[in-house]
Amino acid sequence: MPNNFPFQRLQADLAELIDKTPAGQRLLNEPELAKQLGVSRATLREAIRTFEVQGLIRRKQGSGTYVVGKIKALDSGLEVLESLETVAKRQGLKTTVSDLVVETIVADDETKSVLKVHANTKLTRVRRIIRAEGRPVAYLIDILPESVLHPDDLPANFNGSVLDFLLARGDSLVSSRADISAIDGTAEVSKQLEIQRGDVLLHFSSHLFDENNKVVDYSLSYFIPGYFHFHIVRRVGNG
Amino acid sequence: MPNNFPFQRLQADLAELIDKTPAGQRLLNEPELAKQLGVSRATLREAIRTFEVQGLIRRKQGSGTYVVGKIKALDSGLEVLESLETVAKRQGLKTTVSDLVVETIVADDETKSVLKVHANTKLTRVRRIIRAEGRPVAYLIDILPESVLHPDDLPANFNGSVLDFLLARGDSLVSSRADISAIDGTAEVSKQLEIQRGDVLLHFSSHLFDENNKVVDYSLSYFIPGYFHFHIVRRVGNG
DNA sequence: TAAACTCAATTTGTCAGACAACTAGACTAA
DNA sequence: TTAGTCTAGTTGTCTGACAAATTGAGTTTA
Repeated sequence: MPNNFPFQRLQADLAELIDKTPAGQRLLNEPELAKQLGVSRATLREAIRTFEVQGLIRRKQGSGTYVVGKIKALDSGLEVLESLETVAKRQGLKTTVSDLVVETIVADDETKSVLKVHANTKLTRVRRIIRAEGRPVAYLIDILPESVLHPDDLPANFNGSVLDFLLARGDSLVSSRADISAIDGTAEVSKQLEIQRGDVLLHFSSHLFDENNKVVDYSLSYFIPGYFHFHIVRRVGNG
Repeated sequence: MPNNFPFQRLQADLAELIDKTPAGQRLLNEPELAKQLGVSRATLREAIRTFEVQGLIRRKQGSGTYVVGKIKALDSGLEVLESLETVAKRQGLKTTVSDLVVETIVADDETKSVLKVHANTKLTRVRRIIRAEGRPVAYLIDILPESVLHPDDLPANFNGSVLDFLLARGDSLVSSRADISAIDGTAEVSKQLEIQRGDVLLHFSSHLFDENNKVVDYSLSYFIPGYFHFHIVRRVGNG
């Protein structure tokens, strides 16, 4: 497990603690909290600070650390790259994955230029449908070079999230660029989503980059409007 | 003075240092950097961690701290708040504004709750159509309290961008939250954009905040797909 | 020669303890 | 009642130390 370092587990623990603490309430004092979470106070403070700069908590010297209104946390926006499964979980949306297909294809003109691979390079394509209350709400396609993800790499209990798998495996992913558009459902997509051909869909086309700025995943997402809510916070200048 | 604590000044110093360090380059090691910045290593690490979770830097134990590629500045996507006019200019899209309407309305239920004003408060509504090669490509609506923007405030040569006007006037705007969706064109919007009712549109619903977190502008944007290209860069959050 | 191994220097990750600065409530005195 | 003082508790910062990981040079080996 890559979570050997206290910090990552600590962040998760703290996030949970903050999440289930009512707004306005004070957290335990730092020495005590550090003891309970099994880390030193210095490490705890590093983690606390990251939540403070996110605006989730407020600290007052001499007084304590307080949880602030956490509407923000419930629907964080598109700035942070995380899997749909993670988003759904946080939004309290009960989703299931169906029609998972993992297959090997060869690069065509489009994928060739996006992934910067030679023609006939073997690629792994992962497709699946996300359902809420049994109805399809999103159709997701990931395409990766076989060198990055081989079909056999995926465990038997694979939950459908390529991003989560790569992150859990310890791949050093850095950022993702998503182009946003609205489209009419094509025949194939409409069939998968069980909608009329031509119905409106929100569409993301994403490139996932590793630390060397290489594209490791080309991803296409189609959403039936109204189930997932996407937003972004835009800042004036660079802040 | 407000900067009693080292941390605030430290964050500013670090931000500047990271900003002017070429991508991929290693920062000074922590003990040395702490010495130069006049803080302890513990405090420095708290600050560094906040930049790490933002994805601006990457740390490797035993190796060093590296500045990660800052794609942001080069091809600013939706992260940066700027007017459509500014975006179009950079994308080399020649656009014109037509059907500019500035009018006074009174708050209805929707605008009342969004702008947090009392019923019957006077509001200024600015509507206009953006055209490329003569054809409508976007329909934009801004709604603001009259106290923020009175119709008489606008100059005769107003170019249609409320955001640009507020910024030029020196208003202390901080951020904007945009909800993204795909919709069928309603009767009114379709008529303005000269499309068939039911044609697919990309839709942004935005709240513009000032420094006191007050909503100063409620904005609705409708885009015919294919003319404007919107994208966002999503960073892998640490966790 | 080229590959594999060893090892030490460097750097980040974490820890323990200490003291300063500040807060808030209890207490006291006018 | 009111103003001031005091004190226990909490966050802010610092120092020094050691563990863990990386890196590159040097050495050995096939």
